[in-house]
Amino acid sequence: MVKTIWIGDVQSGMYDGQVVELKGWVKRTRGSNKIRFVVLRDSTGTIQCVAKRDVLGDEAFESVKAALIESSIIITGTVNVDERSEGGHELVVSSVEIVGSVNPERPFPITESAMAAADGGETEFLLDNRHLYLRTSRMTTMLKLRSSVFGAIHGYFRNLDFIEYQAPNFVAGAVEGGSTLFEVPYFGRTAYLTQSWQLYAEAAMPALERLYTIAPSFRAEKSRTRRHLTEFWHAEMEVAWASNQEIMTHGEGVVRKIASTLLDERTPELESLGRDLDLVARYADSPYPRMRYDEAVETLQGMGVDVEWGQDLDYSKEKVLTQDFDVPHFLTHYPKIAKPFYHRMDPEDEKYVLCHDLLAPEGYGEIIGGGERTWSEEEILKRLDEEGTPHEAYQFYIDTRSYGGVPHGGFGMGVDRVCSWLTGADHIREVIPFPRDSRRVTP
RNA sequence: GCCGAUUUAGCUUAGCUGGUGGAGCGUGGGACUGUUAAUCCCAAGGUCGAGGGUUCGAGCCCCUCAAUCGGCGCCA
Repeated sequence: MVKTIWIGDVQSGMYDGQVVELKGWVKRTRGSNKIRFVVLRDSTGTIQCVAKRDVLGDEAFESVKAALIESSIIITGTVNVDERSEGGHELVVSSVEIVGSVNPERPFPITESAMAAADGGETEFLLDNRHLYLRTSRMTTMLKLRSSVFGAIHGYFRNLDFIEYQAPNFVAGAVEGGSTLFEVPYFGRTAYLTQSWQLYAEAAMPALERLYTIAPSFRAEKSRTRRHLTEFWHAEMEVAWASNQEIMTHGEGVVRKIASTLLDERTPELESLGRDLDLVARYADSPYPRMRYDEAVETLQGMGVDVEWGQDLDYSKEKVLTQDFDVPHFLTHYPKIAKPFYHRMDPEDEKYVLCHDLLAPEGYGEIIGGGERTWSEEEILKRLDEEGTPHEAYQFYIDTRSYGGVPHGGFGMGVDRVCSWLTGADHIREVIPFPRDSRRVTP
Protein backbone atom coordinates (compact mmCIF):
# COMPACT_ATOMS: atom_id res chain seq x y z
CA MET A 1 0.00 0.00 0.00
CA VAL A 2 2.89 2.39 -0.64
CA LYS A 3 1.80 5.78 -1.85
CA THR A 4 4.12 7.26 -4.47
CA ILE A 5 2.15 10.01 -6.13
CA TRP A 6 1.06 13.18 -4.36
CA ILE A 7 -1.65 15.55 -5.48
CA GLY A 8 0.60 18.57 -5.01
CA ASP A 9 3.03 17.11 -7.56
CA VAL A 10 0.23 16.34 -10.01
CA GLN A 11 -0.96 19.95 -9.75
CA SER A 12 2.60 21.15 -10.38
CA GLY A 13 2.61 19.38 -13.75
CA MET A 14 4.90 16.41 -13.03
CA TYR A 15 2.50 13.83 -14.45
CA ASP A 16 0.71 15.57 -17.32
CA GLY A 17 -0.74 13.02 -19.74
CA GLN A 18 0.25 10.06 -17.56
CA VAL A 19 -1.92 7.43 -15.92
CA VAL A 20 -1.57 7.76 -12.12
CA GLU A 21 -3.06 6.21 -8.98
CA LEU A 22 -4.11 8.80 -6.41
CA LYS A 23 -4.90 7.99 -2.79
CA GLY A 24 -6.82 10.42 -0.66
CA TRP A 25 -10.10 11.56 0.82
CA VAL A 26 -13.21 13.01 -0.79
CA LYS A 27 -13.40 16.72 -0.08
CA ARG A 28 -16.54 17.43 -2.11
CA THR A 29 -18.58 15.95 -4.95
CA ARG A 30 -20.98 17.43 -7.44
CA GLY A 31 -22.39 16.62 -10.88
CA SER A 32 -25.17 14.76 -12.62
CA ASN A 33 -26.36 11.22 -13.10
CA LYS A 34 -23.94 10.77 -16.01
CA ILE A 35 -20.86 12.72 -14.92
CA ARG A 36 -19.55 13.43 -11.43
CA PHE A 37 -16.77 15.64 -10.18
CA VAL A 38 -14.95 14.39 -7.09
CA VAL A 39 -12.58 16.83 -5.44
CA LEU A 40 -9.90 14.58 -3.95
CA ARG A 41 -7.75 15.76 -1.06
CA ASP A 42 -4.46 14.56 0.34
CA SER A 43 -1.88 16.19 2.58
CA THR A 44 -0.37 18.10 -0.33
CA GLY A 45 -3.43 19.57 -2.07
CA THR A 46 -6.65 18.91 -3.93
CA ILE A 47 -7.53 17.89 -7.46
CA GLN A 48 -10.78 17.52 -9.35
CA CYS A 49 -11.43 14.01 -10.62
CA VAL A 50 -13.94 13.56 -13.45
CA ALA A 51 -15.94 10.32 -13.42
CA LYS A 52 -18.19 9.48 -16.37
CA ARG A 53 -20.81 6.75 -16.30
CA ASP A 54 -20.14 5.64 -19.88
CA VAL A 55 -16.43 5.17 -19.11
CA LEU A 56 -16.68 3.58 -15.65
CA GLY A 57 -19.77 1.46 -16.06
CA ASP A 58 -22.84 1.59 -13.84
CA GLU A 59 -21.44 -0.21 -10.80
CA ALA A 60 -18.30 1.89 -10.39
CA PHE A 61 -20.19 5.07 -11.17
CA GLU A 62 -22.76 4.31 -8.46
CA SER A 63 -19.96 3.73 -5.94
CA VAL A 64 -18.55 7.16 -6.79
CA LYS A 65 -21.99 8.65 -6.21
CA ALA A 66 -22.15 6.90 -2.84
CA ALA A 67 -18.74 8.19 -1.66
CA LEU A 68 -19.66 10.83 0.90
CA ILE A 69 -17.38 13.61 2.10
CA GLU A 70 -14.23 12.24 3.81
CA SER A 71 -14.53 8.77 2.35
CA SER A 72 -11.05 7.44 1.65
CA ILE A 73 -10.61 6.39 -1.92
CA ILE A 74 -8.07 5.24 -4.50
CA ILE A 75 -8.64 6.69 -7.96
CA THR A 76 -6.76 5.75 -11.10
CA GLY A 77 -6.92 7.93 -14.18
CA THR A 78 -5.17 10.12 -16.70
CA VAL A 79 -3.82 13.54 -15.70
CA ASN A 80 -5.30 16.16 -17.96
CA VAL A 81 -4.40 19.83 -18.19
CA ASP A 82 -7.71 21.69 -18.06
CA GLU A 83 -8.35 25.30 -17.19
CA ARG A 84 -11.86 24.50 -16.01
CA SER A 85 -10.43 22.61 -13.04
CA GLU A 86 -9.13 24.42 -9.97
CA GLY A 87 -5.34 24.18 -9.98
CA GLY A 88 -5.26 23.70 -13.75
CA HIS A 89 -5.18 19.89 -13.70
CA GLU A 90 -7.80 17.18 -13.41
CA LEU A 91 -7.89 13.42 -13.34
CA VAL A 92 -10.01 11.59 -15.93
CA VAL A 93 -11.08 8.59 -13.87
CA SER A 94 -10.69 5.06 -15.23
CA SER A 95 -11.19 3.10 -12.00
CA VAL A 96 -12.19 3.71 -8.41
CA GLU A 97 -11.78 1.83 -5.15
CA ILE A 98 -13.52 2.98 -1.98
CA VAL A 99 -11.21 2.11 0.93
CA GLY A 100 -13.05 3.56 3.92
CA SER A 101 -16.67 4.55 3.41
CA VAL A 102 -18.73 7.04 5.41
CA ASN A 103 -22.07 6.03 6.93
CA PRO A 104 -24.86 8.28 5.53
CA GLU A 105 -26.55 8.19 8.93
CA ARG A 106 -23.45 9.80 10.43
CA PRO A 107 -22.06 12.06 7.69
CA PHE A 108 -18.92 14.13 8.21
CA PRO A 109 -20.16 16.81 10.62
CA ILE A 110 -17.99 19.72 9.58
CA THR A 111 -19.97 21.47 6.91
CA GLU A 112 -19.36 24.63 4.95
CA SER A 113 -21.77 26.47 7.23
CA ALA A 114 -19.78 25.45 10.31
CA MET A 115 -16.57 26.68 8.71
CA ALA A 116 -18.11 29.91 7.48
CA ALA A 117 -19.54 30.71 10.90
CA ALA A 118 -16.15 30.17 12.51
CA ASP A 119 -14.48 32.38 9.89
CA GLY A 120 -10.98 31.66 11.11
CA GLY A 121 -12.01 31.65 14.74
CA GLU A 122 -13.29 28.56 16.43
CA THR A 123 -16.79 27.76 17.51
CA GLU A 124 -17.54 25.36 20.32
CA PHE A 125 -18.68 22.85 17.74
CA LEU A 126 -15.35 22.92 15.93
CA LEU A 127 -13.48 22.59 19.23
CA ASP A 128 -15.63 19.58 20.16
CA ASN A 129 -14.83 18.08 16.76
CA ARG A 130 -11.18 19.07 16.73
CA HIS A 131 -10.10 15.57 15.68
CA LEU A 132 -12.05 16.03 12.46
CA TYR A 133 -11.45 19.76 12.06
CA LEU A 134 -7.74 18.96 11.66
CA ARG A 135 -8.55 17.75 8.13
CA THR A 136 -9.77 21.11 6.91
CA SER A 137 -7.51 23.22 4.78
CA ARG A 138 -7.17 25.93 7.41
CA MET A 139 -5.94 23.58 10.13
CA THR A 140 -3.71 21.68 7.69
CA THR A 141 -2.13 24.97 6.68
CA MET A 142 -1.59 25.97 10.30
CA LEU A 143 0.01 22.63 11.15
CA LYS A 144 2.43 22.96 8.22
CA LEU A 145 3.40 26.46 9.33
CA ARG A 146 3.85 25.18 12.87
CA SER A 147 6.15 22.43 11.66
CA SER A 148 8.33 25.02 9.91
CA VAL A 149 8.48 27.11 13.08
CA PHE A 150 9.72 24.11 15.08
CA GLY A 151 12.22 23.27 12.34
CA ALA A 152 13.55 26.84 12.31
CA ILE A 153 14.12 26.80 16.08
CA HIS A 154 16.04 23.52 15.93
CA GLY A 155 18.00 24.82 12.94
CA TYR A 156 18.96 28.08 14.63
CA PHE A 157 20.37 26.43 17.75
CA ARG A 158 21.98 23.42 16.11
CA ASN A 159 23.77 25.70 13.64
CA LEU A 160 25.40 27.34 16.63
CA ASP A 161 26.37 23.97 18.17
CA PHE A 162 23.81 24.10 20.95
CA ILE A 163 23.00 20.71 22.50
CA GLU A 164 19.36 19.67 22.68
CA TYR A 165 18.69 18.65 26.28
CA GLN A 166 15.63 17.20 28.02
CA ALA A 167 14.38 17.95 31.53
CA PRO A 168 11.79 16.02 33.56
CA ASN A 169 8.12 16.98 33.32
CA PHE A 170 7.32 15.77 36.86
CA VAL A 171 8.94 18.19 39.27
CA ALA A 172 8.89 19.01 42.97
CA GLY A 173 9.09 22.81 42.86
CA ALA A 174 7.89 25.88 41.08
CA VAL A 175 9.80 28.04 38.61
CA GLU A 176 7.24 30.78 38.34
CA GLY A 177 4.66 31.47 41.02
CA GLY A 178 3.42 28.41 42.90
CA SER A 179 -0.25 29.17 42.34
CA THR A 180 -0.05 28.11 38.71
CA LEU A 181 1.25 24.57 39.34
CA PHE A 182 -0.70 21.50 38.28
CA GLU A 183 -0.64 18.97 41.10
CA VAL A 184 -0.21 15.32 40.18
CA PRO A 185 -0.67 12.38 42.58
CA TYR A 186 2.69 10.64 42.71
CA PHE A 187 2.73 7.38 44.66
CA GLY A 188 1.33 8.92 47.79
CA ARG A 189 3.14 12.21 47.37
CA THR A 190 2.37 15.30 45.34
CA ALA A 191 4.37 16.14 42.27
CA TYR A 192 3.81 18.97 39.83
CA LEU A 193 3.85 19.33 36.07
CA THR A 194 6.78 21.47 35.03
CA GLN A 195 6.33 25.14 34.28
CA SER A 196 9.74 25.42 32.66
CA TRP A 197 12.83 23.47 31.68
CA GLN A 198 15.02 26.23 33.04
CA LEU A 199 16.10 25.05 36.51
CA TYR A 200 17.13 21.63 35.21
CA ALA A 201 18.89 23.27 32.28
CA GLU A 202 20.91 25.36 34.69
CA ALA A 203 22.01 22.10 36.34
CA ALA A 204 23.36 20.90 32.97
CA MET A 205 24.82 24.27 32.02
CA PRO A 206 28.28 23.50 33.53
CA ALA A 207 28.30 20.27 31.48
CA LEU A 208 27.03 21.44 28.09
CA GLU A 209 27.47 25.24 28.22
CA ARG A 210 25.11 25.88 25.29
CA LEU A 211 21.81 24.03 25.46
CA TYR A 212 18.22 24.31 24.25
CA THR A 213 14.93 22.44 24.11
CA ILE A 214 11.44 22.57 22.71
CA ALA A 215 9.10 20.95 25.20
CA PRO A 216 5.65 21.37 26.72
CA SER A 217 5.24 23.50 29.83
CA PHE A 218 2.15 23.50 32.03
CA ARG A 219 0.58 26.38 33.90
CA ALA A 220 -2.67 26.21 35.80
CA GLU A 221 -3.76 29.71 34.89
CA LYS A 222 -7.48 30.28 34.52
CA SER A 223 -6.71 32.74 31.79
CA ARG A 224 -9.38 33.21 29.17
CA THR A 225 -7.44 35.14 26.57
CA ARG A 226 -6.30 34.60 23.02
CA ARG A 227 -2.71 34.25 24.24
CA HIS A 228 -2.96 31.51 26.88
CA LEU A 229 -2.96 27.73 26.98
CA THR A 230 -2.54 25.52 30.05
CA GLU A 231 -0.22 23.27 28.04
CA PHE A 232 2.03 25.19 25.70
CA TRP A 233 5.22 24.49 23.76
CA HIS A 234 8.17 26.20 25.27
CA ALA A 235 11.44 26.78 23.39
CA GLU A 236 14.09 27.45 26.00
CA MET A 237 17.83 28.00 25.90
CA GLU A 238 20.58 28.42 28.47
CA VAL A 239 24.15 29.62 27.87
CA ALA A 240 27.19 29.73 30.13
CA TRP A 241 29.36 32.85 30.25
CA ALA A 242 26.66 34.97 28.65
CA SER A 243 25.26 38.40 29.50
CA ASN A 244 21.72 39.69 29.16
CA GLN A 245 22.73 41.46 25.94
CA GLU A 246 24.10 38.27 24.32
CA ILE A 247 21.01 36.33 25.29
CA MET A 248 18.81 38.97 23.68
CA THR A 249 20.88 38.63 20.53
CA HIS A 250 19.94 34.94 20.43
CA GLY A 251 16.29 35.76 21.09
CA GLU A 252 16.25 38.20 18.23
CA GLY A 253 18.21 35.74 16.09
CA VAL A 254 15.84 32.83 16.55
CA VAL A 255 12.70 34.89 16.02
CA ARG A 256 14.08 36.44 12.84
CA LYS A 257 15.16 32.98 11.69
CA ILE A 258 11.60 31.70 12.22
CA ALA A 259 10.16 34.57 10.16
CA SER A 260 12.63 34.05 7.32
CA THR A 261 12.07 30.28 7.33
CA LEU A 262 8.32 30.78 7.00
CA LEU A 263 8.91 33.03 3.99
CA ASP A 264 11.28 30.47 2.45
CA GLU A 265 9.19 27.37 3.09
CA ARG A 266 5.59 28.48 3.52
CA THR A 267 4.79 31.54 1.47
CA PRO A 268 1.74 29.88 -0.20
CA GLU A 269 0.40 28.88 3.21
CA LEU A 270 0.88 32.39 4.62
CA GLU A 271 -0.88 33.83 1.58
CA SER A 272 -3.76 31.39 1.90
CA LEU A 273 -4.31 32.68 5.44
CA GLY A 274 -4.30 36.25 4.13
CA ARG A 275 -1.12 37.13 6.00
CA ASP A 276 0.68 40.31 4.85
CA LEU A 277 4.03 38.99 3.62
CA ASP A 278 5.64 42.43 3.91
CA LEU A 279 5.04 42.34 7.65
CA VAL A 280 6.65 38.91 8.00
CA ALA A 281 9.58 40.09 5.86
CA ARG A 282 10.04 43.09 8.14
CA TYR A 283 10.10 40.81 11.20
CA ALA A 284 12.78 38.73 9.43
CA ASP A 285 14.96 41.64 8.26
CA SER A 286 14.74 44.46 10.81
CA PRO A 287 16.68 44.69 14.08
CA TYR A 288 14.62 44.61 17.28
CA PRO A 289 15.11 47.72 19.43
CA ARG A 290 15.91 47.43 23.16
CA MET A 291 14.25 49.67 25.72
CA ARG A 292 14.73 49.85 29.49
CA TYR A 293 11.73 49.35 31.76
CA ASP A 294 12.11 52.92 33.09
CA GLU A 295 11.87 54.29 29.57
CA ALA A 296 8.74 52.23 28.93
CA VAL A 297 7.12 53.51 32.12
CA GLU A 298 7.95 57.10 31.19
CA THR A 299 6.57 56.58 27.71
CA LEU A 300 3.35 55.15 29.13
CA GLN A 301 3.04 57.96 31.68
CA GLY A 302 3.57 60.43 28.82
CA MET A 303 0.64 58.75 27.04
CA GLY A 304 -1.52 59.30 30.11
CA VAL A 305 -1.51 55.65 31.24
CA ASP A 306 -1.86 55.13 34.98
CA VAL A 307 1.28 53.13 35.79
CA GLU A 308 3.57 53.26 38.80
CA TRP A 309 7.25 52.41 38.86
CA GLY A 310 7.80 48.96 40.30
CA GLN A 311 4.74 47.18 38.98
CA ASP A 312 5.09 44.56 36.27
CA LEU A 313 3.70 45.68 32.94
CA ASP A 314 0.46 43.78 32.35
CA TYR A 315 -1.05 43.08 28.98
CA SER A 316 -3.18 46.22 28.89
CA LYS A 317 -0.02 48.32 29.32
CA GLU A 318 1.98 46.21 26.88
CA LYS A 319 -0.76 46.72 24.34
CA VAL A 320 -0.64 50.50 24.61
CA LEU A 321 3.14 50.46 24.52
CA THR A 322 3.39 48.19 21.47
CA GLN A 323 0.62 49.74 19.42
CA ASP A 324 3.08 52.02 17.65
CA PHE A 325 5.81 49.35 17.28
CA ASP A 326 6.33 47.97 13.80
CA VAL A 327 8.79 45.26 14.91
CA PRO A 328 9.23 43.36 18.18
CA HIS A 329 10.88 45.33 21.01
CA PHE A 330 12.88 44.14 23.99
CA LEU A 331 12.07 45.56 27.41
CA THR A 332 14.98 45.24 29.85
CA HIS A 333 15.97 46.01 33.44
CA TYR A 334 12.70 45.41 35.28
CA PRO A 335 12.51 46.27 39.00
CA LYS A 336 13.61 43.37 41.17
CA ILE A 337 10.31 43.33 43.03
CA ALA A 338 8.42 42.43 39.85
CA LYS A 339 10.45 39.32 39.01
CA PRO A 340 11.18 35.85 40.52
CA PHE A 341 14.23 34.95 42.60
CA TYR A 342 16.44 33.49 39.88
CA HIS A 343 16.93 36.81 38.04
CA ARG A 344 20.34 38.36 38.63
CA MET A 345 20.38 41.81 40.21
CA ASP A 346 22.00 44.57 38.17
CA PRO A 347 25.37 45.16 39.87
CA GLU A 348 25.15 48.83 38.84
CA ASP A 349 21.83 49.32 40.63
CA GLU A 350 20.31 46.55 42.73
CA LYS A 351 16.78 47.93 42.29
CA TYR A 352 16.82 46.28 38.86
CA VAL A 353 17.38 42.80 37.50
CA LEU A 354 19.21 41.91 34.28
CA CYS A 355 16.25 40.53 32.38
CA HIS A 356 14.33 41.03 29.19
CA ASP A 357 10.92 40.46 27.66
CA LEU A 358 10.37 40.47 23.90
CA LEU A 359 7.06 42.07 22.98
CA ALA A 360 5.55 41.25 19.60
CA PRO A 361 3.69 43.96 17.69
CA GLU A 362 0.09 43.83 16.38
CA GLY A 363 -1.20 43.26 19.90
CA TYR A 364 0.31 39.77 20.32
CA GLY A 365 2.23 40.71 23.45
CA GLU A 366 5.04 38.91 25.21
CA ILE A 367 6.68 36.07 23.27
CA ILE A 368 10.00 35.77 25.14
CA GLY A 369 11.05 36.20 28.75
CA GLY A 370 14.65 35.77 29.82
CA GLY A 371 17.78 37.21 31.33
CA GLU A 372 20.86 36.56 33.43
CA ARG A 373 20.56 34.19 36.38
CA THR A 374 21.65 34.78 39.93
CA TRP A 375 24.81 32.69 40.01
CA SER A 376 26.54 33.17 43.37
CA GLU A 377 25.40 30.83 46.15
CA GLU A 378 25.22 33.65 48.65
CA GLU A 379 23.02 35.78 46.44
CA ILE A 380 20.61 33.00 45.52
CA LEU A 381 20.04 32.13 49.19
CA LYS A 382 19.36 35.79 49.89
CA ARG A 383 16.87 36.05 47.04
CA LEU A 384 15.03 32.87 48.11
CA ASP A 385 14.73 34.21 51.65
CA GLU A 386 13.51 37.58 50.41
CA GLU A 387 10.74 35.76 48.59
CA GLY A 388 10.02 33.51 51.55
CA THR A 389 10.63 30.42 49.40
CA PRO A 390 11.77 27.30 51.32
CA HIS A 391 15.08 25.87 50.18
CA GLU A 392 14.26 22.13 50.18
CA ALA A 393 12.89 21.71 46.69
CA TYR A 394 15.64 23.90 45.31
CA GLN A 395 18.66 22.25 46.94
CA PHE A 396 19.84 20.79 43.64
CA TYR A 397 19.58 24.25 42.14
CA ILE A 398 21.56 25.85 44.94
CA ASP A 399 24.24 23.15 44.50
CA THR A 400 24.84 24.23 40.91
CA ARG A 401 26.13 27.50 42.42
CA SER A 402 28.16 25.78 45.12
CA TYR A 403 30.41 24.00 42.64
CA GLY A 404 31.88 26.47 40.21
CA GLY A 405 29.05 28.87 39.55
CA VAL A 406 29.53 31.06 36.51
CA PRO A 407 27.61 33.92 34.89
CA HIS A 408 24.93 32.50 32.63
CA GLY A 409 21.44 33.07 31.40
CA GLY A 410 18.78 32.09 28.93
CA PHE A 411 15.25 32.67 27.76
CA GLY A 412 11.95 30.93 27.22
CA MET A 413 9.87 31.50 24.12
CA GLY A 414 6.19 30.68 23.76
CA VAL A 415 6.28 28.78 20.48
CA ASP A 416 2.51 28.79 20.09
CA ARG A 417 2.44 32.55 20.64
CA VAL A 418 5.08 32.99 17.96
CA CYS A 419 3.05 30.81 15.59
CA SER A 420 -0.06 32.80 16.42
CA TRP A 421 1.66 36.14 15.81
CA LEU A 422 3.51 35.26 12.60
CA THR A 423 0.48 33.60 11.00
CA GLY A 424 -1.82 36.41 12.11
CA ALA A 425 -4.12 33.98 13.94
CA ASP A 426 -7.06 35.37 15.91
CA HIS A 427 -6.51 32.97 18.79
CA ILE A 428 -3.65 30.81 20.06
CA ARG A 429 -5.97 27.80 19.85
CA GLU A 430 -5.81 27.99 16.07
CA VAL A 431 -2.14 27.05 15.87
CA ILE A 432 -2.06 23.90 18.03
CA PRO A 433 -3.83 20.65 17.14
CA PHE A 434 -5.51 19.93 20.47
CA PRO A 435 -5.59 23.12 22.56
CA ARG A 436 -5.78 22.82 26.33
CA ASP A 437 -7.27 25.57 28.45
CA SER A 438 -8.91 25.78 31.85
CA ARG A 439 -12.21 24.51 30.48
CA ARG A 440 -11.19 21.96 27.91
CA VAL A 441 -9.19 18.74 27.96
CA THR A 442 -11.17 16.97 25.23
CA PRO A 443 -10.96 15.77 22.55
C1' G B 1 -11.51 35.37 40.81
C1' C B 2 -14.05 39.67 38.20
C1' C B 3 -17.00 41.93 33.97
C1' G B 4 -20.00 41.23 29.54
C1' A B 5 -22.69 38.03 26.22
C1' U B 6 -24.78 33.59 24.14
C1' U B 7 -27.78 28.78 24.17
C1' U B 8 -33.81 27.24 18.52
C1' A B 9 -32.78 20.31 13.70
C1' G B 10 -26.16 17.06 12.85
C1' C B 11 -24.24 22.35 11.36
C1' U B 12 -25.43 27.75 10.47
C1' U B 13 -29.50 30.58 11.59
C1' A B 14 -34.84 33.54 11.14
C1' G B 15 -38.62 33.95 14.62
C1' C B 16 -42.53 41.03 14.93
C1' U B 17 -46.27 44.15 20.41
C1' G B 18 -46.67 36.68 23.99
C1' G B 19 -51.30 33.46 19.99
C1' U B 20 -49.05 25.62 18.20
C1' G B 21 -41.42 27.15 15.06
C1' G B 22 -39.36 28.92 9.03
C1' A B 23 -34.97 28.55 5.96
C1' G B 24 -29.92 27.23 3.96
C1' C B 25 -26.16 23.39 4.33
C1' G B 26 -25.69 18.20 5.28
C1' U B 27 -28.51 13.32 4.78
C1' G B 28 -32.32 10.20 1.84
C1' G B 29 -35.33 9.92 -2.96
C1' G B 30 -35.90 12.02 -8.00
C1' A B 31 -34.21 15.16 -12.65
C1' C B 32 -29.87 16.72 -15.32
C1' U B 33 -23.29 14.60 -19.86
C1' G B 34 -18.53 20.06 -17.65
C1' U B 35 -19.65 21.12 -12.49
C1' U B 36 -16.70 25.05 -9.38
C1' A B 37 -19.91 25.84 -1.86
C1' A B 38 -23.36 23.07 -9.15
C1' U B 39 -28.66 23.73 -10.01
C1' C B 40 -34.02 22.23 -9.74
C1' C B 41 -38.20 19.13 -7.25
C1' C B 42 -39.62 16.12 -2.90
C1' A B 43 -38.88 13.91 2.10
C1' A B 44 -37.23 12.80 6.94
C1' G B 45 -35.11 15.48 10.98
C1' G B 46 -37.12 20.18 16.80
C1' U B 47 -39.33 17.83 24.75
C1' C B 48 -36.56 25.98 21.41
C1' G B 49 -29.86 24.43 27.39
C1' A B 50 -32.34 22.53 32.43
C1' G B 51 -35.83 23.64 36.28
C1' G B 52 -39.44 26.89 38.30
C1' G B 53 -42.80 31.27 37.92
C1' U B 54 -46.35 34.94 35.52
C1' U B 55 -50.42 34.18 31.86
C1' C B 56 -56.40 31.62 29.12
C1' G B 57 -51.77 30.88 26.31
C1' A B 58 -44.32 31.39 26.73
C1' G B 59 -38.94 30.19 21.90
C1' C B 60 -40.28 35.42 23.42
C1' C B 61 -41.57 38.21 30.09
C1' C B 62 -39.43 37.07 35.41
C1' C B 63 -36.23 33.90 38.80
C1' U B 64 -32.54 29.97 39.72
C1' C B 65 -28.98 26.76 37.74
C1' A B 66 -25.75 24.80 33.89
C1' A B 67 -22.71 24.90 29.67
C1' U B 68 -20.18 27.84 26.29
C1' C B 69 -17.97 32.31 24.15
C1' G B 70 -15.37 37.17 24.63
C1' G B 71 -12.50 40.44 27.81
C1' C B 72 -9.48 41.50 32.44
C1' G B 73 -5.94 39.92 36.16
C1' C B 74 -1.46 36.28 35.84
C1' C B 75 2.16 34.78 32.30
C1' A B 76 5.27 32.45 27.35
